[in-house]
Amino acid sequence: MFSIKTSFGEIEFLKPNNFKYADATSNIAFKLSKEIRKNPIVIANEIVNEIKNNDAFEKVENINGFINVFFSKKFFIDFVMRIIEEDFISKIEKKQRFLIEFVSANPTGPLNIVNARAGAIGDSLVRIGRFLGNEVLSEYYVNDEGSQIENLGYSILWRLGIKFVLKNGIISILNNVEMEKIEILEIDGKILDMSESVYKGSYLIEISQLIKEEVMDKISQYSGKEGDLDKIRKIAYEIGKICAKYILSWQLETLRIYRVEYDNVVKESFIRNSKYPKIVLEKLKDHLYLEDMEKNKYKLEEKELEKLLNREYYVKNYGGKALVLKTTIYGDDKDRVLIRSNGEPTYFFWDIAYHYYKIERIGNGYIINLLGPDHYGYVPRLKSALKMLNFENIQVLIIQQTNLIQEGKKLDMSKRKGQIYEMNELIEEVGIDASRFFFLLRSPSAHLDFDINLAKKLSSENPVFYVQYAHARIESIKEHAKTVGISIDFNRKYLENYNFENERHLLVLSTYFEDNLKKAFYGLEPHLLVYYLLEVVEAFHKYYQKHRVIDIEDKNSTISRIIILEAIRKIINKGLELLGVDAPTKM
RNA sequence: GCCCCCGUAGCUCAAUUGGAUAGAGCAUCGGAUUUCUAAUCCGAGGGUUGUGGGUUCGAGUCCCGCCGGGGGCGCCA
Repeated sequence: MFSIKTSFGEIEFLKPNNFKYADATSNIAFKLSKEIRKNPIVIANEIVNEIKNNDAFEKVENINGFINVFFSKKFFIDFVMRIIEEDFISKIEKKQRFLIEFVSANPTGPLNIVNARAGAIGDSLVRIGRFLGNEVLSEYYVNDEGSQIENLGYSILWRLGIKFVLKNGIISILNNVEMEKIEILEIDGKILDMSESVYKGSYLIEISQLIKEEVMDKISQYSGKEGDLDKIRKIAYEIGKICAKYILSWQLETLRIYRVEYDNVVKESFIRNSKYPKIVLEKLKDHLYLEDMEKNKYKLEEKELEKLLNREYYVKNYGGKALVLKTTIYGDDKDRVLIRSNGEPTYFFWDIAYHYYKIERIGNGYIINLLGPDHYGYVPRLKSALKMLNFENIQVLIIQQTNLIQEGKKLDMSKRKGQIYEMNELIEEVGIDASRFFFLLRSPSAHLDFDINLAKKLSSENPVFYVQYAHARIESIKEHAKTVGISIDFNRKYLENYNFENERHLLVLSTYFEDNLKKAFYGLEPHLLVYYLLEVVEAFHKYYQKHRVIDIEDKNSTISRIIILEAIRKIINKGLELLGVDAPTKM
């Protein structure tokens, strides 16, 4: 983006649709014409007269109200040298803080394609945001509590062929139970079928073997002891916790290989035991009420709000009623339960506490959450709750649905059924560069059909190689220059005597790098950077085909061209780095 | 039923957030290397932007209605 001060204010020039008309263009005259009630063509003329002598321009014209400019040689030389000599982003005016949370998969199974997509998008946003000079924190949230953990525990028991039997208040444990039927509990002769809640993915075979000793150890403490259903659930929960810890470490390792590293990993268990739940209850107290199963509402009269978090206290004093937050006052379609009538707080409640922890760390910065489409309905209640906490700088990027296609048919990706295509498989079969690039090739808001057969082909047909090849080619030119005895001296004096005609288009495109990064980051659309890079390297490949760079007869021009291409190379290199993709020097 | 996202070339997707003649890749067909890497380049065909209206200098983009696809609407997470 190029902007210039005039008596009409700061005018921003944009990339034209077609470079035949201009290197950069402004439609400011149309916008001003409404405000100051003047013919746009007249306004454009006044602006043209004002800026036409600026030494950044070779030509400035008014075409039907569009102000079109062509850059001068001096402008290009300054631009190239700035990239070569300095960091090429102009200093950002105000550094802002961002906290970006992404992937945050449940610790109940390996990461899948959807997570890989979120990982690529989130991580690139983090990288671009930092490069623009902002302070960006990346975060992974782990739901290591809740009913899914209990289910995970049962799943492990099932895989290990273990069954609990509860008879006359005594817990006994059966080993080596046949696994065909899923029945983990037997209460006084009655069998509890848990087919719906057990995770059936084959990854649990491996984990169950890994943690077998720990599990057996845990169970033996309870065998033959007195107990009840709650006690058995507690055992399952503890086993689930052990399993979740393993799965989390697998997930983070997969992400690390994928070049995604987090500043923080925040666990729900940490939030539950922190000061934040209490603080949040206190701050939300004016918007709370009680509701029974018949939807009758009652006023909450409680002085010591933190007592509500004690389950027994809650049941004793408010049993049969849920604690509800009036999220409708800020646009939610219904009020939401924070504490169930059984005294158990909801996921939503813990999530508000977690967000308070986020707010505490970023102050007046911005929170960005990347979520899957199934969380869409969740957004209004979260925003509403945060507004009650006086925080509104939250943006939620919904990454649209990703379908898995195999042999033309949609696959069900549910973890419970165990039919998933793992992120690990993707990395192995397609490669990191190609898969990251692939996911960044479409807008986050676009649905994506991920065809497994196509993915395997991707490793050779991915446009990422088109970009990488351009980078390698420029390196190769520099290498060749050395072998023919041309030493590259990055000095602007060579450029002063060079005619930029053939490189013009390439340079004009390059000037939009920074503009593009800003759009990609602040608009949460990292795919724009991908399309930009493709445009730049296409221009390069065309240039390369048509013009020879090294000419031993004309060293000045040769060195000038190499300086220009080095600037282009730095842009490609930086662009790829921001996408988390390698920039090879040879291919 | 209510709310949200999507609908652009045969397929997968872009389109500077309201700008000039809607663009790429793949696929199809035809060409280009004694040269710094052919993972490249040049050319051809392919469109009433789902549809009907509206807003204005100007609409793929904004508003309203329809059609089609997907998702969300729990004291689940």
